[in-house]
Amino acid sequence: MKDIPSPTKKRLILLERLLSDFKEERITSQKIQELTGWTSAVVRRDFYLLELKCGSSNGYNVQSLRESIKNALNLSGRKTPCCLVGLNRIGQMLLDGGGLDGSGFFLTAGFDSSVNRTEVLKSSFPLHSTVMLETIIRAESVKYAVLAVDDSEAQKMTDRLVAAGIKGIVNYTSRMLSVPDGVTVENVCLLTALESLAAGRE
Amino acid sequence: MKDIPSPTKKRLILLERLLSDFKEERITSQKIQELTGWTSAVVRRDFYLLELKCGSSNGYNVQSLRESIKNALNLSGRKTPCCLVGLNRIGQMLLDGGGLDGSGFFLTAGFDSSVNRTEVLKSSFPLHSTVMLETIIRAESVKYAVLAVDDSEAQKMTDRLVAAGIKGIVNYTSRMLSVPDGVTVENVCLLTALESLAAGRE
DNA sequence: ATTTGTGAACAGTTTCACAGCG
DNA sequence: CGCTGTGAAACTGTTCACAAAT
Repeated sequence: MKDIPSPTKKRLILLERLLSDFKEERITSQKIQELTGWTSAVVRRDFYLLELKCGSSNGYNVQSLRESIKNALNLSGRKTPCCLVGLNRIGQMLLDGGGLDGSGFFLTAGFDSSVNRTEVLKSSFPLHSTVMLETIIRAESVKYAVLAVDDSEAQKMTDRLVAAGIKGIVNYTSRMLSVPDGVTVENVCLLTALESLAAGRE
Repeated sequence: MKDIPSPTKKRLILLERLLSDFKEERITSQKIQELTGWTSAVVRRDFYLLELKCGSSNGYNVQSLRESIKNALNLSGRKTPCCLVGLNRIGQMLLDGGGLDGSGFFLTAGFDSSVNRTEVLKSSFPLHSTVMLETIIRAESVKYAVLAVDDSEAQKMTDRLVAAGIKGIVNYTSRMLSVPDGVTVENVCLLTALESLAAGRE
C-alpha cells in the first residue's frame, strides 16, 4: 500500500461509492468506463496500484473490489470525528448531520461566535461558542474541520484551527486559506466550481 | 491566449479572488507563495503562460495583474446565467443568490419536482416545476446547472440537463454523474472532500 | 474470445537553475 | 542585488499495446 497518487485516490473514493449501489455481482473495467467516463486503462492502472487480487479475466467481483478499495484507503475502521465551524446559512445546512450518514465521519461539535446561533439552533451534536474551539478540538483530538464562516473571518479562524491541531479543512468560504505544511485544504465552493467550468473545457 | 492548462486556470481563478482584497500596490511571486502555498516557480510559470506584460523586477502591479488574469480567462464580460436544479436543503441555501454576488454568474431559474417547494419558497429568481426544465433552459440558452437534487434522482436529471443543452454541471449530490464528451462536471461534495483529506496527505 | 496486468512510450505539470532586467 | 522570465531537466500521471489468464 505504498503511496497512491492523489488522482487515483479520488477516483477510488468515488468508485467505491458508485459500487455501493451497483446491483450486479461482477463488473469490468469497460463497464466502469461507461459509468464514470474514465478510460478502462486508467481504471485498470488504478487497481494495479493497490495490490489487488480480486480481478480475473472476466471482470472484478464487486464486493471484494469494494473491500480492497476501502482498506487500501483506510475508509473502513472507526468513525472519524469532524467539527463544523461557522453556523451561517451554509453551516446550518449541515446541522442535522445528514450529509455524512453512512460515511466514515460524524460531526462531533459545532462552533459559532454568535451565542444567538449556538443557543437557538437545534442540532444532533453540541454547539459551542468559538471561545471553546481550542479546548474542545484538543480534548476530542478532532483532526478535521468544515469551515463555513463568513469570508472575512476565514483566515483568522483557519489559523486558530491549525494551532489547535486540525490537519484537514474542508473550505466552504470563497477565500483561499493559507496553511502550513502538513495541513491540507479541500476547497468546496460553488463559485470556484462554476468558474472552473466556464474557464473552458476543464 | 492559446491554451492554458487546467491546473493553471484553477490557480489563476483563486488568485484573482485573493488579489481582489489585497491591499498593497505590488506583489511578488514570493509573497503569493506565502499566501497560497504554491511555489513561486509555479506562480511565475503560470504568469508566463498568459502573455503578461505587467511584471517587472520588483514584483507585479496588483491591479494590472488582476486585469490580465480576468481577460485571459474571460472572467470579465457579460454575466452568465445558471440554473439551480433541486430545492431541498442544499438548493435552498442558494435561493437568495448570495453565493454568487459579485461574480460573473447569476441564477436565472430554479427547478423542483415538488410544487410545494416551487410555490412556497421565496427567491430572487423564478422557480418552476421540473416539467419546464427543457423549455426554459433552451429558451434562455442556459449552459450551466447546479445540481442539488436527491442522490436517487441525480443521474436521471443529469441526462435531462444534458439533452437540454447544458454544458457544465456543478454536482452537489454524492453520486458520480455519467455525461457525454463535451459536458463537464465539477464535484462539490462534503463527503468526497472529507474522504480526500482523510485518504492521506492529499 | 474477453478482459486483466503491466512494461514502455507519451503527455502534462512542476521544479531547477540561471541569464537578464530594473 | 532581488525578482522575473524561461529553457531544460525531472517528475507524475495517462495511454498504448500486448502477453497472460480464464
